[in-house]
Amino acid sequence: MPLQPPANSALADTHARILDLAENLLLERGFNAFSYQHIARALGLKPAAIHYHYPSKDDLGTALVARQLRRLRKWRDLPRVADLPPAGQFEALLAVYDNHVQHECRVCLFGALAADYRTLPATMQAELRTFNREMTEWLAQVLAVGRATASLRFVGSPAAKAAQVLITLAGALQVARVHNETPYRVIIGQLRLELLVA
Amino acid sequence: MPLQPPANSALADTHARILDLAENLLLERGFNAFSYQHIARALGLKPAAIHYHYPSKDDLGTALVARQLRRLRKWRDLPRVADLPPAGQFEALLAVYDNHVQHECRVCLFGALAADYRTLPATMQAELRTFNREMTEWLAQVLAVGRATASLRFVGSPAAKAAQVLITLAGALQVARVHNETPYRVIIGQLRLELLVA
DNA sequence: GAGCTTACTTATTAGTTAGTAAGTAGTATA
DNA sequence: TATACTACTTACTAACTAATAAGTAAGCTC
Repeated sequence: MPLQPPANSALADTHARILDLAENLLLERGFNAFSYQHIARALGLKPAAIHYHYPSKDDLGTALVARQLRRLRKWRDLPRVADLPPAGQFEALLAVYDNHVQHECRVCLFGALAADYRTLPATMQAELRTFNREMTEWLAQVLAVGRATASLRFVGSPAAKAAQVLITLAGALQVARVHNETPYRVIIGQLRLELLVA
Repeated sequence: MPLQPPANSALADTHARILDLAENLLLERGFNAFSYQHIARALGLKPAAIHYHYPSKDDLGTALVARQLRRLRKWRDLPRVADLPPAGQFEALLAVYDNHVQHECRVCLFGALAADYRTLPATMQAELRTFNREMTEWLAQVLAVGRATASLRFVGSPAAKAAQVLITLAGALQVARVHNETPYRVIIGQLRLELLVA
């Protein structure tokens, strides 16, 4: 039930443990390739216990994307990020993806869900659209300021460039999974080369 | 059994019908979200009949990627494509992705399989790596010639740019599925703007 | 200490999954 | 006309799927 888990007690802890594990499974295997049994087994619980916390897989999936959206908003508004110059904000973004690669070549949330999109519950689809939209809007703003202050360079509109850069990052993680870290590094290098003013 | 289906009789036809339908399901729902039952139902057969042609889902999946790889090689060597100038070859590539978007916002093979990669049979994984490698090598060659003849422009190595462009295209199809055709058009426009010499 | 709540477990259901074995109608071959 | 092969179907298994209902041990509240 609680899409917004309570802050008190051990309940919050179990909620978080389930969510953490489900996120791991989602990013490593895809939404249709993990079950309540996988989660239960890994946490030393029975599948019914997971249903107690998240009645249906729809609920769990939606909570997963909703948490990621909350994280994005929090991260983007962090003084450590928000107060950075545009090139620094871009580097901070790259650091997030870097973290994914180093964590067993995890893909990002968008990259994990896009292929299975049509099989997802409507609430997850909506949440994912919002996630992608907010992320793109944020980066477009960063790029616009970066170009205005001559610290970033690109042709075309900030919105178009933001959309292009973001899916390039998502795709780079997918390539890293299929091959290895090398093509990811190559693609990130290409992005830096094109975008950053020398 | 026959990864390379026979050319004679109605067997080839059924093989092709199964493969066509499985490809459709794969590109629209993902590998872990379709079953032999889906295929059988759509073809008016029983699941066991699909097993007769492709004993296991591994066989079917591998045949699927192998066919796509054969198609890529055939397409790339077509006079209509091979004899084009680099900018024309790039446009021919875009036309392939355009076709995907217009076909109910299908993603490409790589985009469909990357997220579920770790759950795929080893033979599929290997075939997919080859597919992606050959595609990247082809585009790198196109880009190299294009820059040498001043019809395409970019910084960095052709190999890096090829990897970047290809995953941008794969990602653009994923975004089209999640939102709609518009962001896809925007991203393709951005690619053209950056790459084509005005 | 009676009653309620929390966080589970046990047991079960109905449906789906990949996969197999055995049988069969139709066709080709000799 | 016997034989064999092709392309299936029927019938089945074992495992897994999400989900539910009922029960329970521990803790909290009054």
